[in-house]
Amino acid sequence: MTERGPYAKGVAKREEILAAALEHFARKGYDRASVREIAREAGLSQAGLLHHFSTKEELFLEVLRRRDDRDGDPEQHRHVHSVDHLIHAVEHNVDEPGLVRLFVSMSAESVDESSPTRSFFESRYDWLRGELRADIERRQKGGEISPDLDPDDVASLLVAAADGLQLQWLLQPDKVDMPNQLKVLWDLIRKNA
Amino acid sequence: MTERGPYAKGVAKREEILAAALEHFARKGYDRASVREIAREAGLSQAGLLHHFSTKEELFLEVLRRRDDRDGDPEQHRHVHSVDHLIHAVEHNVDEPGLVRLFVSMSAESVDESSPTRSFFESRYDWLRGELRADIERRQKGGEISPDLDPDDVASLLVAAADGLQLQWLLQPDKVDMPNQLKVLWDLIRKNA
DNA sequence: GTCTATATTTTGATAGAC
DNA sequence: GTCTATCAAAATATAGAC
Repeated sequence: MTERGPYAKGVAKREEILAAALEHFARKGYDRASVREIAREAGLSQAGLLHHFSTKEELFLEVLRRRDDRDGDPEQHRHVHSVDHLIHAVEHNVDEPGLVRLFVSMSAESVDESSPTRSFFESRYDWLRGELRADIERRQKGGEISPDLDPDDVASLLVAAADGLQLQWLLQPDKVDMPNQLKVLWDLIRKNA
Repeated sequence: MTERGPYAKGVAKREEILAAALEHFARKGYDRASVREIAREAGLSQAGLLHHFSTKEELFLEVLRRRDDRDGDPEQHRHVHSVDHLIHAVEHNVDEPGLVRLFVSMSAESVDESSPTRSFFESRYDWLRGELRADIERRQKGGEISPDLDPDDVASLLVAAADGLQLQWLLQPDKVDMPNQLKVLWDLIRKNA
């Protein structure tokens, strides 16, 4: 139940570092964020931080994994997803602009082929689209959604809308209502003959 | 008709620099792209480049303006836009992954409040949503689209979908058909009772 | 585990010759 | 208009003491 004595301190510090890193990466993006600054905010030196995470990239990837875990199972991040979960996540995101910024910045940077996060996002989108497609197919069998719609198209569209709304919302929070507009899309999908 | 003699060379070099800069900013993002590299690819020294564009930011903003001009009027970029234009632009983007990457990277970086491009993208989204909303309203009066839909919501959704699809397409070109999926959304909007 | 000190690299920008 | 040379300021990462 309790962590073994000698490691308790190290684990706590790790968490402190990750919290500071999340905030910094979210606010500045990967490049502009500096390990020094993160260390300072976590209350230790740069070298001290690099004892826990030996490179900036390693730290960054750990932060990314944590962000993902927020929405679900911390173990495998393979919990069942659905449109309801997506909408719920977007509603939750309104209260976490830092996380949204992290996600938007990092997904954009991942399009570079040499990006350390490219494969992370590729598999994330595979997983997300797959889960949504399964949910759509389920609802098509139940008669909630027209069988004329391609489940893959719908899944991509839902993910795209969520992503795109995040971007507009970050730039102009007053002009975009993310959850509401995603629901408008969802209504269009369900009401379609 | 022809440029004045003494300036012809300078203008040509400027274009060469801008072309190299576009590619670099698109591939690496603003931070990772270095003026040195861009200069080298344009066939001159860093100092030589900075004679034409005295700061990195100035160079960058000029590249951004050019990208925008591709889709329309090079003068004011205030040509009338519409859903048809949006779909057409997306179809065109399939052949220009470099431009798409530039746009995705830069719009994401612009969410940082200190970003030199923040205001650029804010006004760009204002303009784009405004044009689309006007188009939607026009079509609602013509009976093509249900009057029950909020034109602002629809405009935001269309822009969001286009942006989000770009991201997925850059990561996995084989798994996403941008123009087709945008048309699916457009059909949903029009067919909705 | 954490520190100080430092090596190394890279960056944006400037000065001044040609 | 373009160059070489250089500055000053970051950054990541490492070495070694404690």
